[in-house]
Amino acid sequence: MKLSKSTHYALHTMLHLTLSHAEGHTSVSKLAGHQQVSTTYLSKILTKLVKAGLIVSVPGANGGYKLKANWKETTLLDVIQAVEGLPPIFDYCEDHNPSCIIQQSIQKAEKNFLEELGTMKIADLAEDARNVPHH
Amino acid sequence: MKLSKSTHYALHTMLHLTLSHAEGHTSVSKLAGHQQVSTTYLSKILTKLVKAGLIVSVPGANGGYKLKANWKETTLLDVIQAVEGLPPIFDYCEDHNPSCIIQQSIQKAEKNFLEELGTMKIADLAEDARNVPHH
DNA sequence: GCTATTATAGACACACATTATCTATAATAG
DNA sequence: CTATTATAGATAATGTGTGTCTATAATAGC
Ligand code: SF4
Ligand code: SF4
Repeated sequence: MKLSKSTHYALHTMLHLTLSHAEGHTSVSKLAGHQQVSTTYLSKILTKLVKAGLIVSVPGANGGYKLKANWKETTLLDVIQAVEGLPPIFDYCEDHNPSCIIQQSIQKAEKNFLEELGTMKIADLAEDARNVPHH
Repeated sequence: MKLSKSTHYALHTMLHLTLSHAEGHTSVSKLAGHQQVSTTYLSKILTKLVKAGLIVSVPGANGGYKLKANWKETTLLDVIQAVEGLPPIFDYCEDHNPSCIIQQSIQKAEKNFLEELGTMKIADLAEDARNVPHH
């Protein structure tokens, strides 16, 4: 039950894009330079964020990535689900009792977990990060 | 970010052991009979529950598994952590900033998630399951 | 138009954890 | 002593995540 390494790359990138939002587009090579990840691999991850509508991409010279219009609304949940997809934590009971109490209980806890992540906005986190020594 | 199939086997088994607790020990072959899993593989999973102190095993004829003494206190969290271990959902920042706001936020949400699972007792779930058609 | 730059997509390989089987051993009841 | 049952080790199969390489498409600047 762990978040993938790709999600870490995505979150780190979102933080950088938010902190440098005023400077326009940023190329994947610059974004990858801040992390130990190849440009092509990070690009695949960022394409997921594009398709989820969290960031915008522009190909060609001086192109790159930038945040979407109302970027201040993007939450941790948005980024995590864009990368990880939407499968529930516990889903091994398809052909079994759908009213199973175990299933219901775990999904209830998961729902609260996701809702809490949905209240945490990247913009707020970035604002906090601006005030502490960072790498 | 999914719970393993093994955890499902473990939870299902705990439900059965709780519902048939008055009948003494139950062999792994009977427990496996209720699910699509081999006896040797389920045995490995149940050994984790034994080492975590959630159930008790007795080898030899008429042996098997039964719940521990104060079995009414066992929660979903106990079972999940016994099988899955204790690694945090998000732990890719060992050699980075330990005060990272992303890390802190996700771990805070995870903490609440685990605490909620820690309030859900298997005994209560079994009591509910007793009153509905089950397989 | 031409060229350099940059994102995107597909094929492919690699590493790793999960799942599962088989076999051997230890312990217990009768 | 024998049948039964849990435990442990070795090993294989499977699937997913991670990563690389190459080719293609789109854009800016000249
Ligand atoms: S009882 Fe619940 S957890 Fe067990 S197999 Fe049925 S649906 Fe799944
Ligand atoms: S900023 Fe936070 S999430 Fe990103 S690498 Fe550092 S510790 Fe990890």
